[in-house]
Amino acid sequence: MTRQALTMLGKLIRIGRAERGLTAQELADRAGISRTTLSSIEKGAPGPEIGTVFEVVSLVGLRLFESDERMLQVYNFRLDEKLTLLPKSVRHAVKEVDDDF
Amino acid sequence: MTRQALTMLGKLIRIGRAERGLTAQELADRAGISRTTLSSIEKGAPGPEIGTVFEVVSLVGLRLFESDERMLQVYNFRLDEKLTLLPKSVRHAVKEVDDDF
DNA sequence: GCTTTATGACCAATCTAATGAACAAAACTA
DNA sequence: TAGTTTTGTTCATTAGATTGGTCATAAAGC
Repeated sequence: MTRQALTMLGKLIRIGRAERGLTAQELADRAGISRTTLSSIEKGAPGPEIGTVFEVVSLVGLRLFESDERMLQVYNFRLDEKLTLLPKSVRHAVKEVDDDF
Repeated sequence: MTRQALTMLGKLIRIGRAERGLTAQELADRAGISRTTLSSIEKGAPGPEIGTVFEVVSLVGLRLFESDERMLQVYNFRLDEKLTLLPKSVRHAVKEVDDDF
């Protein structure tokens, strides 16, 4: 499933790049990476750094979270609220949890 | 914006992990990575490999594309169709494109 | 309160990705 | 078709992440 998401993301990037009329070299330059790395990303390789992938995603206009920049800030804030309400560390009872599956 | 998406994803993972009652060590073990790396991921660092991040995302039950596994396959197929319709390479006219911004 | 456990941070050694160059093949244009 | 550009791929080197260990702090449970 991870693999599938990755290849899908790669295809989305490839399509987005084509729609914007960018060559691989051009997009790589704008993202500050090599064409080789961009090729890996579009291929859906698991290796590339998530930061560079997200940068490329942003450059081709993809929205991973289906929300725009402003929404990200707001949502981020709400996540912080949720985080403060949560216990700071996960603690196990004496008996092990058995939610393995 | 890339940075923001990364920190947000990290928080989502952290929350998801807490909701599932997993310690950092446990989640790291399941993902096959070290606790140090998981820490980086939850911190929203750009360095970690996208493959491992997606694996963690999947382990805590997050849905990046707001779709389940079956939807991924279908969507993937439709992306392939779109890809075949697209020109195989982006070609520039003699004159440079001037969509720089 | 005390004890135990989880987390955050840092480190050197190791492992792996990123790079840039080069080449071949494919694809677009004239 | 000929010629040019884009892309796919490989490879050695460079750069940077991952690891496993340890310590200190903090938080949860008793």
